[in-house]
Parts: sequence; C-alpha cells; structure tokens
Amino acid sequence: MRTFVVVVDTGQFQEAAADLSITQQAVSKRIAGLEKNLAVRLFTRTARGARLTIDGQAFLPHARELLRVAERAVASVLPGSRPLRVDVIASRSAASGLMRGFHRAHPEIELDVVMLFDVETAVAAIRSGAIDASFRAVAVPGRPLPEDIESVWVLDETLQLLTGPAHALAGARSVTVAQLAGHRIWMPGIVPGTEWAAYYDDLVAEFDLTIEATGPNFGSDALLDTIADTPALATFMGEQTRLVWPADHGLRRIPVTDPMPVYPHSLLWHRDNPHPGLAALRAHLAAAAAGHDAAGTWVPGWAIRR
Amino acid sequence: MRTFVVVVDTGQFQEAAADLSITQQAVSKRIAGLEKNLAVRLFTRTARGARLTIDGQAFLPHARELLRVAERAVASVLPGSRPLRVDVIASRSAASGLMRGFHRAHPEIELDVVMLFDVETAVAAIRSGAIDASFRAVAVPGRPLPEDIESVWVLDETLQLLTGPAHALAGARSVTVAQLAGHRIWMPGIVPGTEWAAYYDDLVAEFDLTIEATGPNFGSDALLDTIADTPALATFMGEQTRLVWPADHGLRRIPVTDPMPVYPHSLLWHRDNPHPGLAALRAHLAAAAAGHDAAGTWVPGWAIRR
DNA sequence: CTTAGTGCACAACCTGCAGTTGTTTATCTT
DNA sequence: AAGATAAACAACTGCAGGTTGTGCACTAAG
Repeated sequence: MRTFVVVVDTGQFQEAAADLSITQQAVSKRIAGLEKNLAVRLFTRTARGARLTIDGQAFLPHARELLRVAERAVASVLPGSRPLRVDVIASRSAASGLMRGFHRAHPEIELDVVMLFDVETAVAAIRSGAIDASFRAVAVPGRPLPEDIESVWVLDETLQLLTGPAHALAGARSVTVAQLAGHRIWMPGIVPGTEWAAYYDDLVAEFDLTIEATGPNFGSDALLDTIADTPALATFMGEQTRLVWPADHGLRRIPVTDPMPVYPHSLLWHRDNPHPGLAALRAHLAAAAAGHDAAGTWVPGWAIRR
Repeated sequence: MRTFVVVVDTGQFQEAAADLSITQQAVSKRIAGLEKNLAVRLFTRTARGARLTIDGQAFLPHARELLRVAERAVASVLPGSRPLRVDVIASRSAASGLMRGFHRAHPEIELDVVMLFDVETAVAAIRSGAIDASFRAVAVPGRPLPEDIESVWVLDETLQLLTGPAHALAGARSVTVAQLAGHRIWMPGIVPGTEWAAYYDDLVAEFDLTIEATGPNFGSDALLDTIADTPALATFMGEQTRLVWPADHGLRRIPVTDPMPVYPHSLLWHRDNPHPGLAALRAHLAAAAAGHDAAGTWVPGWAIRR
C-alpha cells in the first residue's frame, strides 16, 4: 500500500523506488503483486511514468486512509506522546458516556479506552504510566490512595430496576429497596473480585436482596432478551446507560428509592502526569459535573465521594 | 493484524491457529513479530490462553479499524457490488460540493470520486461500467450523446472574480464582462483539451479577454497566496466553492454580470446501470435542484442545459 | 503430591517469495 | 535515426515465514 501511494505521489516507479530505497524492479514487482491480488490494473504505464487508472483513482483514498489508520495504530502503543489512555469500569457505565461526550467536545484529542480489573490494577497502571486516568469508585480513607495519585468525584450513576412487561413490579412508578427483597435480580458478567462485585455484595448484605451474579456475559442483547421474556427476573442498570433498545420488548425502567442506590465515579490520575489531554479531560469533567446532592442515596460503606 | 484480532477473539493462540489454518507456532511467531515491531507486549500468556495487556487493549480498536479499512479498499475495486463511482470535473467544482451533500444525506452509500480527462473519456468509462455517473457540461445536440447515455441538467455554477486587496477592481461591488478586457486573469492547472479549457477559450474569443491558463497547479493555497499578493492578477472561481479561506489576505469575491458566466453541470449515466446508489443520487439531485433561470447568463455555444 | 492435560515458546529445518543485478522493450525527444 | 527515459522480463539469492519436533510452565483432578 505504501509503495502504491508513493508511486502515485511521485508519478513514476523509478522515483518511488528511490524514495523507498529499493530498486525500480522491486517497485514494479510490488505493484504487479498488488494488481494481481486485486485483479485490477491500478496504473497505466507510459513512457514518462505511471498514471492512475480509474480503478486506481478509486483505490487511492482508501490506501491513504489505510496508512493513516496504521500510523494511528502504531502511535497508540508508542511510548512518549501517545493518545490519552483512560480506564473505564465497564463499557456500559456512565464513565463511557462521559468519554464519548469528551470525544465529541475535543475530537482533536486522540483517545484510547481500556477496561482494567479493579482499583488496585488501575492505580498500579496509573503509577507505571501505562494509563493516564481511570474512572473508579474511590476506596475508604482507611486504605487511602497513594500520595502520588489524585482523584476527584465526577458523578453518581443512579441504578434503576429493569424489568420485562410481565414482571410483578413492571407497573410500579418507583420501588423501594425494601420492596426488592425476595425478587430475583440477575446481573450476569459481574466478575468476582471487582468493585462491581463488592458493590452488589454490600447491597445484598445491607438490604437482604437476592442478586444472582452467575453466568457469563453474552452481551446486552442477550441480557435484554432474557429480562424481557422472564417474568421472575429483573436487573439493575445505570440511569444514563443508552442501549440499543429493542422495539416491542416492553422493557420498563423503574426508579429505586429509600435509599436510591448510586455508583459513585471518581477520576483518578497521577499527580505528575504531563499529558495535555489529561488537563483537557479534567477541565471537561469539571465543567460537566452537575451539583452534588448525596441526600437519600446509598453507596457502599467503603466508597467515598469527594 | 488479522492474526492479532483472531487471537483476541478466540482468546488463545491454538484456536486462532485453527481458525487461520496455520500452526500454533506460526501464530506465536506472528504475534512475536508484531510485538517486536511495536516494541510492546500485546498479550500476557497464561496457562489457559492469552489475555490482552493494557497496550493490547489500546491497540485492538485500531487493529479492527485497519481491517475494516482494508476490506473497504478491496471492495472499492471489486467488480460486482462495488461503491458508487462518480466522476467530477474538478475537486473544487460545485459537483464536488453536491457529492459531499449527497454523502451527508446518505452516509450509508459507499462512494468513490474520480476525475477523468474529458467528456469523451467519461462517456467511454460510463459505457464500459468503469464509473457509474459523471458530472459534465453536456455537448451540443449536433454531436449528441450516445443513445444509451442519459443525462439531466443539475445546476449552473456561477463564476465570480477573485482578486487581492490591491487589485484595480477590488473595490467594485460587481463587474461586467466588458470591464474585464485588458485585465490579466490567471487560471493555472487548466489542462488543454479538457472542457474547462474549451470553456475559457470560448469566453476569451467572445469577449476579448486575456486568460492565462499556463503553469502547473500548485494547489489552491498557492493560487490564493499569489492572487492576494499580485495586484495585476485575478482569477475565476465558482460561487459555491468553499475553500480554506486564508485569514488576513484581503481576498475579494466579485460577481460578474452582463452576462453572468456560468458553468452548466449535468449528470450523465448509463441507461441500464442498476446500481442502487445511482437511483439515490438522481433522486437526491432532483430534490436539491432549484429553479432554473437562464436569463442573463452565458454558456459556450456548444453547451446545452436540459 | 502426583499425574495428566493444556497451551505457548524454542530449535532446527525447509520452501518460496521479495529483493537483487543484468538486460530487453517501448515510447518519447531531438 | 539516435539517444534518453521508464518499465518489464529473466535469473539468481537470502531470508522471512512457514513447518515439525520438543520442552516448559501452569492448571485441574484424584
């Protein structure tokens, strides 16, 4: 591909060969191979160089795009000035939504989003420089963050009940946590040892709920299908979560109150990280963060919001 | 890259090898080579397969994107159901703007834009199936299009004078064609034998203008710079042309009247072309085409508008 | 703790392709 | 017609990229 583009830019095989520090014959072979693979002629050879055929003209922008993408791919793992790398707790979490919003606001800042196992891993990755920031629930003051890690509360993700149309609570305008006792709540894909697991463990212990975290995660489509079809099952879902909402499934979102369970997201980063994108992200989040009203909400005992 | 993505999707080298119909050792070598080139570890090898490292996670979306782009590149020259391929007369012409508008309205229709030499070439390409449509000025009824080529008038591109701030006509709100006599008008990049050349030849002959079509085209930036800096030079530019307008160059667009020179664009296509994108394009253009008022405009004698 | 099983890496080998040099052909220029 | 330029063809060669064979680390089961 690179040879093809160089030939286009130079207009002839010989100069392209000089540019690439190979022989003209090698260029000839490369182009011939490409043409053979694609089964089309890309150039018309003249006595004064090579001109693109119509197929070649159509192919050219795709070739350039491929080289751009390849360059970005390499840059994504290049130590030094690589894209801003942010860890989120789950692809469906509010943090992902925040990152999408940030990308819309700053499309010029290259972004890579990863998902690490838990806070400890994330903190270690931040300290090693492997990632630049992480959205997490910050742990208790008793086991404080290392001194070189800074954090700021970003938002509370309100959890709502999601049920099918035949569920016993489907008609409710809102439900209290106490009303959930006895109902089966299904949360597939919760990995033991992660903060999500700890979060739901604490919720279960405090309010005597029945949460089934078993089973692999087959994706949100399968989850929604099952919830829609199974009257006895419900699940929790973030209020801000935007899914591909299946039509005609009759799914219901029901607010939970007394108290309202929320998942507190904070942004963590290294005190000395000089990445310009990080400053932009913090500014964006500070601007986007709404007022903070913790009254009537529930978070696990180990979680703090600051 | 493909091997990398397959390993990610299968979770282990052995299955990836089976998927790719090669040996596990070959997969191991490929990944090792990729890791060596990138100078990062992409997987952590465990006794139950391979897991992505943080770098691997960041790299993955770029790798998938690369494969998508590669697929589109191949599709762009694949005979059969390839993207809609449209010829425009110049990248700065109104036809390019129309294609951008069409792409915005129908982003799902894959597009490739090419630029052919002249009408004859375009007609031949349409008849051979190499392109699906062409924006051109249609020639006289005396030398009619072949019967299997259909055409429809799309729009008139109004030509305006573009001058620098020190040009003699820079202060005019509008100029007549007669006033242009004696002024040097510079149109670099006009290739002899093309319709643009014929168009300006006719304009020169009919109104006794001085148009210099000499010199290679160094791009619109260089053109604008020269126009801005040279009091004695002006150029023609389509009214709809949107350029990267250099700040503080003081460039002036001046309407030309008595008559107003316009370049008539028609769409040409093959009667029997079944490409679904072509129907969409024709519908889009029909909807976008405004009323047609030819009064007071000038086109060459050989051009027709229908 | 042992033992079997799983999964990746290393070593040695082999094949073919991507590059080289040398030469020919075709076209444009003078 | 001669010379210059640009690409293709032909023959050769080294190494990239595959193979087989094997070893080692870790996991799971008894």
